[in-house]
Amino acid sequence: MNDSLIQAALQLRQHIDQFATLSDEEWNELLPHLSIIHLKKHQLLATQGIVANQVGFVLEGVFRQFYTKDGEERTTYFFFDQQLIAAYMSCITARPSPVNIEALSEATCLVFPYPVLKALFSQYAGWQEFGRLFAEYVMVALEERMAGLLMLSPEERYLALLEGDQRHILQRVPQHYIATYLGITPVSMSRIRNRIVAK
Amino acid sequence: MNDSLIQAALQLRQHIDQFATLSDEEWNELLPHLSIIHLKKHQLLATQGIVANQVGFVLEGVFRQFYTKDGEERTTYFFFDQQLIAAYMSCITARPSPVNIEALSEATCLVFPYPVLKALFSQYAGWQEFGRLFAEYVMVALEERMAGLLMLSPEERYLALLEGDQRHILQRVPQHYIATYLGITPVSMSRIRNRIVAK
DNA sequence: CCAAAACGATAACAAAAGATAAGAACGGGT
DNA sequence: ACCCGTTCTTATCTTTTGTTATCGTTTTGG
Repeated sequence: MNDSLIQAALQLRQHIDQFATLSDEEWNELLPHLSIIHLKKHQLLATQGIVANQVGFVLEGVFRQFYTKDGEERTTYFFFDQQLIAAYMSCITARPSPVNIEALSEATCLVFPYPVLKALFSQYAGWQEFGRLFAEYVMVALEERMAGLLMLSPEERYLALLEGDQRHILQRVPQHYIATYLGITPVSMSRIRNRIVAK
Repeated sequence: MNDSLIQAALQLRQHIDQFATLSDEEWNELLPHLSIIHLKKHQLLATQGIVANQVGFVLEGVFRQFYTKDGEERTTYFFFDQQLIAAYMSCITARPSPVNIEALSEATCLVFPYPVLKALFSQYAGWQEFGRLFAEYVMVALEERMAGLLMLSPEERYLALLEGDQRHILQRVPQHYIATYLGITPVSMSRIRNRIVAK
């Protein structure tokens, strides 16, 4: 196990500790299953139609998760450094993933198989607790995302993005991806930007 | 503890068993905290702005969960018999609930305090597992709801409702509530219905 | 270093949804 | 049986978004 892997594993453990504190013994169960992968721009970490079985942790780079339908893409989420990333729904349900996860830049990830995590859930109290708290965290994020789509107009969603915690997305991601994230076309988003500066 | 409460508790246990199997000991920890409440039509089980601390299980009746903004309402979910129901996000985060939960008919619920459940999570492996699996279940439902809002046009969402697992909603809920569930106005939904029968 | 592709702004037109108001159908309660 | 409130439809008008196409500008890859 080389230096960069040890270093990366430490970052992952710190991230996981934000959800639940694991004993050294519990943590060490995951350690041997970790590996590092590099992705080129536009390479996929998870592919629509394929059952996902890999969980990643972004060490460097930007990712987007998106659906496709009739050749059109809709982005559901962006991921940045120090975030867990997976087609989690596919892992959980063991059904083919409805989403793709794509690197938007050169990227480096720590990865491990979901089946390993699932086994840890049932064997260790600390991991089980992490599993609950992580699912609850994702749940809250999804609820907020859904509420935004249901309650706000496209213009309000853009403004919310401008002023919210996620402001950094605008600096790091091309606008046409953001348009699909807001559920509108790039043309419409350009108009919205225009309306806003006019005010 | 009277007969109807015992009967209701049995139903709840069967429902919970669909997520994780609890030992009798684990189950008995919850039992003394259960009670039955009746709600009249339009009465609220959870109120916007108030921290929720109650989890319910619908014995009879129909509920909706909805946001309000500028006096307008948007329904996020409908609940029917034999479903767990709570402003779960508020329970988890201990922040004021962004949503209301309203009875759409005379209703009967089994209820218990969320803090009791939370304590069970950390004390019993079976409950902790239930906590994870339930959160994952909600997560999957939310992801599908979000994907619908992001990927489908209002007309497609209505058609998906017509043809999907949730078809029964249409029979049991007034249409103007369904319109807000689809993220459109009742007028617009009426037009969509009109377009569809014309085909 | 250059050609090709990607990106973003803008214009013109079509399609859809929101706002508002008016009216029909239905049900519950007195 | 009758009134009143709720629900749903329909019509009109306005606003917004989608669609398609064009045109600079920037970025990318060979």
